[in-house]
Amino acid sequence: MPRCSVPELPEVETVVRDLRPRLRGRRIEAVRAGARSLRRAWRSEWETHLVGRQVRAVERRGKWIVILLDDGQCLVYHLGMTGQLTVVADDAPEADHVHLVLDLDAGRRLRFRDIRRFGSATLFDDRPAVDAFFAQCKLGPEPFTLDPKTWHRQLAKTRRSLKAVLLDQRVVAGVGNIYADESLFEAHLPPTLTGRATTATQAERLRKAIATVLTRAIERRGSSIRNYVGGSGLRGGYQEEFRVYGRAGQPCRRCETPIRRIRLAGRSTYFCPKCQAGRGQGSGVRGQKRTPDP
DNA sequence: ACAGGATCCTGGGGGC
DNA sequence: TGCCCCCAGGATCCTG
Repeated sequence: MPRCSVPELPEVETVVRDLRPRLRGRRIEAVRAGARSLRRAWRSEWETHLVGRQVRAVERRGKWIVILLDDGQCLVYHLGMTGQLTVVADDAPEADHVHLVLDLDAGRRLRFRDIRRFGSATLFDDRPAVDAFFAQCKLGPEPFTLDPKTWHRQLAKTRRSLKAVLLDQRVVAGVGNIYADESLFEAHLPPTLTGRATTATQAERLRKAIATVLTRAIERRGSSIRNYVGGSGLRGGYQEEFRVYGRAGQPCRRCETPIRRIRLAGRSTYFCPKCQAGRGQGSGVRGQKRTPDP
């Protein structure tokens, strides 16, 4: 079993849904930033910009969390790999690895904790500045509104593996290592299949599979293995339903063939060599059937 | 241009 | 018991 789970779209969506009722209307009374650097540097002047502001809305874009304030400023978080963004009571016990605390009215605190500091918190002047930032990152469309034609075109022009494409936030925003593998299983496609070798039918199957898997995971409040907790501190339950992720050597839930683990696009990649053997041209796992697992 | 690899970071786990 | 090394993978930077 993998040791840590990472916030991908379903986990971030769960955090946002938890935070929304707890933050909306709350006023920021004080701000305290930790001394240790995050991925994007926190500027001390932002602390004075935040004091006195009221939270108007909490939104998600890909794996980013956007907190809109009453004067138009936007506080944008990324949870990186171990980030936790929770509302706690102001008498809650101190925690380690806390990098930013907003003291709120009504005896609450918004606490950003991140063990490995791959996450970030950034203040933007207004919504257009956030959109400009996302545009600069070339952040791709949300998976639920992924246009089929655009998606097919993106796949057709790349020699990269489907796994690598799914991890590329410029193509589709929000998918990470876990849900990339789960989506490929759902679509019955080999992770090694290249974009340009993917047929239109397969591409469409994958597009739908991504939405199916992410929706299912959101319903389960995401996956918790170790680090991840929702905005209320509750764990998710989707890890119980992983078809392939973290299941190397265990029988496929569909065909009982042992799940395989390979290294692809620099990441651990799990798949069923039988269910995801690929159909028609361009299978990236040719030869697998001739050399079945012992 | 494009694809893959190294890098940042910390804690947990296995091997010895 | 403790030390060392490996592993996890978000985005970003570098290299071939």
